[in-house]
Amino acid sequence: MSQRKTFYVTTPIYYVNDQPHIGHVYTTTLADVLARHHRIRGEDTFFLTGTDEHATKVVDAAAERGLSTQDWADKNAKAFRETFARLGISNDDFIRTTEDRHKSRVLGYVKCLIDSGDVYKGDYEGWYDAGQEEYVPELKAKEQDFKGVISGKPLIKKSEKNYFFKLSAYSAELIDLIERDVFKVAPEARKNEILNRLKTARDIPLSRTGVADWGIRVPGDEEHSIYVWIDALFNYLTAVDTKERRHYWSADVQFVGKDILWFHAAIWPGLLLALKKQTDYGWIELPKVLYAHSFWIREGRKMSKSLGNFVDLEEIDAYVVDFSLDGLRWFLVTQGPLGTNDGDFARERFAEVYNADLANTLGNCVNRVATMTHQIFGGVLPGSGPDIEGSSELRDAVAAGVTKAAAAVDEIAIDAAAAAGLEIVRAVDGFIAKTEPFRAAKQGREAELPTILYHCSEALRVASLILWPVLPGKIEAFWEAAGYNYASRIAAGGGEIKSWAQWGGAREGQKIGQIKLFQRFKVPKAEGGGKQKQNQKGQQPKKKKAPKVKAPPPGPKDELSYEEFCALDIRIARVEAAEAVAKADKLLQLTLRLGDGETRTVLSGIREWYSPEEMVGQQVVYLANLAPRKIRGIMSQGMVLAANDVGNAAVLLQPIKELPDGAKVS
RNA sequence: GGCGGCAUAGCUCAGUCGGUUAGAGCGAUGGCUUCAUAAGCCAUAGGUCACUGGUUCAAGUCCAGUUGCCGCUACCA
Repeated sequence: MSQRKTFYVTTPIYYVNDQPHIGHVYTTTLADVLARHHRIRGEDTFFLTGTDEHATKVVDAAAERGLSTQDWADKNAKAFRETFARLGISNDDFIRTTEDRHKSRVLGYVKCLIDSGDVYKGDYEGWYDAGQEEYVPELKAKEQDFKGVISGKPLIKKSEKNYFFKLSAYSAELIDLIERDVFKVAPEARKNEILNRLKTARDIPLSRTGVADWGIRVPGDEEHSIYVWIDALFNYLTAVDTKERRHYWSADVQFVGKDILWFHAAIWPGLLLALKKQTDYGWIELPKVLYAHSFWIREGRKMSKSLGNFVDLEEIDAYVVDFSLDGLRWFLVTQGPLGTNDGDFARERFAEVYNADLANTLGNCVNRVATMTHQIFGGVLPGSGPDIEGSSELRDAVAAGVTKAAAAVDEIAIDAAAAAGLEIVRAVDGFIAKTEPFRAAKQGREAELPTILYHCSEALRVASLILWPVLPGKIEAFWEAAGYNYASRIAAGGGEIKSWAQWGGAREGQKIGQIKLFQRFKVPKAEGGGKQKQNQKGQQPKKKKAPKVKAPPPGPKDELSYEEFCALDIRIARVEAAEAVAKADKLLQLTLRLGDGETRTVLSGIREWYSPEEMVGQQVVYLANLAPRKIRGIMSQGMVLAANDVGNAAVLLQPIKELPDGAKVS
């Protein structure tokens, strides 16, 4: 048996605490469509998805519900698995990071990296400022003359006990590989982004301490757990690191959302480069393409947890009821945020696209051709007669569509591939309008009918092959009605689109079944004032970014003694002056009056939400005895207190009535 | 603040190495047609190609600046 070309595609593994929503479905659908494109080509295709389960929060979430961590993870992993199954996703495997096959291999990789020296323990030599109890980055330390900002005492070189991965040792090589597209990061804008960031790449922590009995321990050092991100990234490798599957490596295409670009475009390939150097892992190459799509917004607004406006499973199901599963897939693929811009999941738009592309164009065309075949030839396909006007042009259009679609698939432009398929259908509609088979008899052109109807059916057959990856359910129904056995041949690994898409595959004498693939969706007439257009240009709602995940912030203590509380000097203060800080987007410099003519200068990161003008004269709640700190060259004496609104906007706190400046809060 | 990207018809977007009247799909309007799912076909839409300046025989397409938006990054203790 000759070696079939392989194709390995992955989605991220999904955080098991999440409820599946449109974002998960989107990424997974993209991978599914691409996998099917390659299956119909006859390639040995492997499509992987799964769940990421070792986060500490999984332990918490389970505890909150009185479940064991494993039970909670099982339950949610099952939700993902079942959702994808129900949505017709054709993944070949579903990996969970809590599975032994994953854990055992990750141990092996990490051990190997430790042995090689690419993972080292804790000699993170940082400049520690004892006064501030924090590490100061090298550059900053130099700026400060290696002295504490406040104390003026010399910084101490101190080391943290942790495992680190030597990403910095691989950044130059990564930059080179990405620049030359050996490891291709797409779209282009993401590539630039990552190249820029790699320039300043530092070593990254690979482990954490103090985690409950959950996760994977660092081999040989039970006090440390492998950082969950590292653990998770390895899934792409563990799933195929077996004798039977190793030939799938490396991944041909990895789909991710733009939010996790850094992990997949820098850390992940960095780990692989390090592993590859080791004798046992010489076969490891980098993935070929990392594709970072953008996000769905909804009716012009960003989807977020705090807004609670995710398109969730319930709604996805409702869309499937109204528009069919393939209708959903079509919308996701053709209207989705494959590029750098976010896409809008808007119901009105959904219905428009569904009706225009699927009901009016594809469904209607298939139906009209079948009906004419029935009326004229009793439902049996005639053989083609001599060429007539327009027939060779139609064949050209079909061939062009096939070529275009194939090229699009190679570039992962699955939206363009779908469009190429639909273009063929449009060409059929145009051909029918031109040749008017329904009038031919009256005009004495009966002789043209076999050619006309054969061309229509044949063109639709070829279009169906291109459209199958996006619309597998409906296209298979079409195949069944027309007696094509492509579905079973693809399922058996015998896809052959190249030969199938050649002109002439439809056979004289085959039955053309009548079928209505996509019912037109009637927009419920709910009038009463014009409908408001969301998402007008230039009126995009201002979006606030989700907070970045940084070094884990020290959470609140479980308990605080009264004495500790009393140690806080909280006061009411009046903003006497406010101005934006130069070279900082978020900072406002406030001059606070505490009464008795005493004033303090405080910097606060609230500029996004408060202008200097509106701040002046306001009373605020002020923590006065916080250790002063130099920010942007200005000494900030304490902090102004604010609470987080939905979407993480800061909202300043104020006394419910005017108070004397400097009033004590207790 | 630094780096990068984008700004083209009502909407979503194409526009390759700069070169005749700037394109597609959707929507809208008008006409044709009836095989078909109130579907189809054709025509039309007068878009300062963000703004200003520059290079060139010639710029949406290159350069500089301006404005707006987006992303990464710094700053928010």
